[in-house]
Amino acid sequence: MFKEIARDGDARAGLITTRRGEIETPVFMPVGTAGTVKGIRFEALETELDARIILGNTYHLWLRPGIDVIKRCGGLHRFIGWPRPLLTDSGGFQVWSLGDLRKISEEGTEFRSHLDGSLQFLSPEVSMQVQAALGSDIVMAFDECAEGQASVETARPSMELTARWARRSRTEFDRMQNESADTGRTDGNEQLSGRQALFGIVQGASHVELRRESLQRTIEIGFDGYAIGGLSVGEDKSVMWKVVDAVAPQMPADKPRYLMGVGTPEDLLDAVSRGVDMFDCVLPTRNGRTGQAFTSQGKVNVKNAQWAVDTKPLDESCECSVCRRHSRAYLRHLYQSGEMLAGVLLTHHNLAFFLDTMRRVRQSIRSGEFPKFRQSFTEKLNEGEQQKALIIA
RNA sequence: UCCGCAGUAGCUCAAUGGCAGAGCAUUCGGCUGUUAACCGAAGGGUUGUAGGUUCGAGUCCUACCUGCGGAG
Repeated sequence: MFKEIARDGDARAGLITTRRGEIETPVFMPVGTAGTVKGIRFEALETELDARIILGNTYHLWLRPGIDVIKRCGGLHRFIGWPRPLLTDSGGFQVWSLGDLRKISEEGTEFRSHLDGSLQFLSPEVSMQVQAALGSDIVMAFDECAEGQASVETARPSMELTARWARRSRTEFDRMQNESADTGRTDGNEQLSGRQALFGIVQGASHVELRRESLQRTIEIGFDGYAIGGLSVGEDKSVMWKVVDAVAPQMPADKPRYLMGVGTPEDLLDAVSRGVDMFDCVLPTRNGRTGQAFTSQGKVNVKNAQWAVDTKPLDESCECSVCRRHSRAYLRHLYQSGEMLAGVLLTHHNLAFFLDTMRRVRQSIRSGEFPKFRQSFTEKLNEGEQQKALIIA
């Protein structure tokens, strides 16, 4: 499943083999919650941006359109028109973000649908069944995500529940695989004859000893890859790195390591330097839709009046089709006018920047120049931010 | 020319004679396994003008100005 190709310090470049092709790591996975990476067409994702894997979401797709529709339409890949690998999140995080709408028990989670208020029940078994029906290539175990600031007293039972749910996820997943219930493999293509992969998730909030125990218990069950969950949910950044520093080196070296929900471009490089291989984050797409661009010179708030007649591209060192064709002035105009193209173009650029950054990260690890790359990348980001501060002052 | 109605933030409009507000627009900020093309904050006023009544006037009275409608 994972082969290390090069290593530079703790940073590693590798290859994840899924039944739908190989993925070079470190990799950023655009988030496509409801069967769409919001604001961008699959053609662009595949051809220009060359995204190798995107996310889908169990919770959202289960509620709408529902697994019957997706099964009858040949699984998630065929339904949405994406032939490359898909990773589906288990719904654990959604249940957490629903807040007061949920009720957690040993058996699973009872909650009200955010769509129509109907009572729903999600458990490790249901999550595995749904993900089998979706036919994604990487399935996530059903976990419970605790508050970032949760005390040991709260975080321990939550972590232990996640461990028990991980075992149930494993059992049900194996049963689905043995029964060939997984939609993705029913394609005639022999390349698709492989099983889905299943990743376990490490929890334990900000408590290092809980995190280590969680990792140990997850490894004992045995997964194709290991994820660190429950970070970037409001805790201090120093807490996040404390946890990653404690967990990442202990994660099996022959399996992919996935830091869920992270992060900013700087976060990605910081995590890669700690040995993380996979990332996903809504920032490039969400912030694109809400008027913020990520560039090699730091963040650009497209809404700002200072760009009103600026004929420069968002990022002069970006090769993406948006930067080659359009000015900041035009993008600001589109955003101010409420034109949908604003979000589309900004999303495109942001994803291009994230994916290109990861390409350069991989290259620098292979050539043994990752620390140098990281330093100059961060310096440029900071220079831009400092200039911005000067303009404001 | 006469009669009526209206004039309040950039725009559209609120406000028993008692602290002049909202929505939109503007400016700025936020967003980390998407309930999010979203959320939040700020700036912005000689209430058409000039008088009067009143403890107190956007509000009542008088004149004028501007706009709209009607009559002629």
